[in-house]
Amino acid sequence: MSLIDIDATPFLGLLPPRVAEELLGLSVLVKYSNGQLIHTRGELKPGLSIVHSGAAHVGVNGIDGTFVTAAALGQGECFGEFTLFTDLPRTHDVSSIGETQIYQISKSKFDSLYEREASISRALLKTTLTRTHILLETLDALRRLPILERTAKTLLTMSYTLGRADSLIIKQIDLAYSLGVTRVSLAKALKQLASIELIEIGYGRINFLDRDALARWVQQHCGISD
Amino acid sequence: MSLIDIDATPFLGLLPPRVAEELLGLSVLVKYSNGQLIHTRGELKPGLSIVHSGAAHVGVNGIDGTFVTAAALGQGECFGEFTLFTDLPRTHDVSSIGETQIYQISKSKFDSLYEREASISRALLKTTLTRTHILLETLDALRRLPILERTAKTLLTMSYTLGRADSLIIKQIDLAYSLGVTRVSLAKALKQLASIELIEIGYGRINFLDRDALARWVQQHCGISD
DNA sequence: CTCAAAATGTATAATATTTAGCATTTGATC
DNA sequence: GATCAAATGCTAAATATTATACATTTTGAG
Repeated sequence: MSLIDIDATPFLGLLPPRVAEELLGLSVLVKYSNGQLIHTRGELKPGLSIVHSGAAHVGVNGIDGTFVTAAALGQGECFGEFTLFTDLPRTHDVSSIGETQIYQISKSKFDSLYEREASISRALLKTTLTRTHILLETLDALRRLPILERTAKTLLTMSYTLGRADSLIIKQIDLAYSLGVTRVSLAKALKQLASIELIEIGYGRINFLDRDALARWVQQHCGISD
Repeated sequence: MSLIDIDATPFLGLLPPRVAEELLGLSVLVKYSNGQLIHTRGELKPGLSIVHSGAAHVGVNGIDGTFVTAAALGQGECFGEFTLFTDLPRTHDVSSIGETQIYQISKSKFDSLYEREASISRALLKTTLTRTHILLETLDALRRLPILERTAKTLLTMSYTLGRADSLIIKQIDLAYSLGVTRVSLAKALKQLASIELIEIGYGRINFLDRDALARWVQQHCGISD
């Protein structure tokens, strides 16, 4: 954790301002109210999406009403890039959390710019590779860490991809599914994190009280060796 | 699983033949005997590596002798791409499995070709995004599936990234760490998979008896809803 | 071929986690 | 501000998993 420190700059911030502007010029800004479906698993139409405001939850809706969150994305983060390069349907459901605005860019418009501007592929690769790295860390946490540590680390990771937001809007049951534990076990872990004042448990939300302290706690308790 | 079917073509196979040739022309072919360290976590020198023959295990060596495998890579698969775009040290240890030859390409040589040939960024993005997808599936398996199913799915995934190899060279204890369970639990799962003749348990290896049957079994038992 | 080291096989007690149930709190709506 | 659905809080029995221990098998070195 101390050895390799991840840059949390979202995709949009990695582009040179001129290119970012040009890319957004090709987009349509779409508004969503709280909890609306932005994309559905299986959908075929390819395109890139970028969060303008609000937040998006990426995950998979189970038939039984469960929702397993894979990531919570804040301002400047992108999603849908998988559809641009693979000719495959969407792998995840994406929903808006709160009032949310998303830039939607069709594959054809994206492609025209991609050919001209090498900075786009570099930014996208950096974003994707960073996410791969985060996923590997998450995977590692899931394998190695007890529930308490796993919970803390997941909360920290989500807080990063959400940008500067100071609370995570999520139900305990959904968070529990995302962590691969039951609600009972998660509640126990959350209570413990709340008791040392790293977080505050709300109704349908988790408030981050002190992100730096949380980061330190995670580093101390979840490190590998370095 | 049936909805979204992943293309297992390795990185090298995604490049137009001319570009692949040119890229390998910039590389140095390095030989490794069984179990040699190819890269170490924390190493700073950036560069791309491509498996020419043999196989490479990517993971993290614990101080206590444990090794958590993140992936097993066969012919044509690449690794180290993270170092090309992030200016960060390597996040994983990579070891050779059996007699292995690796094409090593320095960052500077890679960059010169990257600028000229857009097909490289496309291939790399496709590879990386596919891996992200595989990681998300693995993550999902780890959260949702019981040990037996998780074991089968992981074995199948590894068999894909290994190419046409018909056995996975790995100790049960390492595989157990990779699955986040104890050796005892893994042994139980392996025994069950062996009893229905999907695999064969060897000494320091798992043999794939019928990859298609394994794929069908995984699809039947590990699917989401589609 | 023999032997030692390494890896797998297996049993049992201890522990962590889940399941299932009901109680309590919260927030939105009328 | 009363009411109801949704979400969280909590408990105890049932279950899965781990830790620990030791036996057995396999491989490779001499």
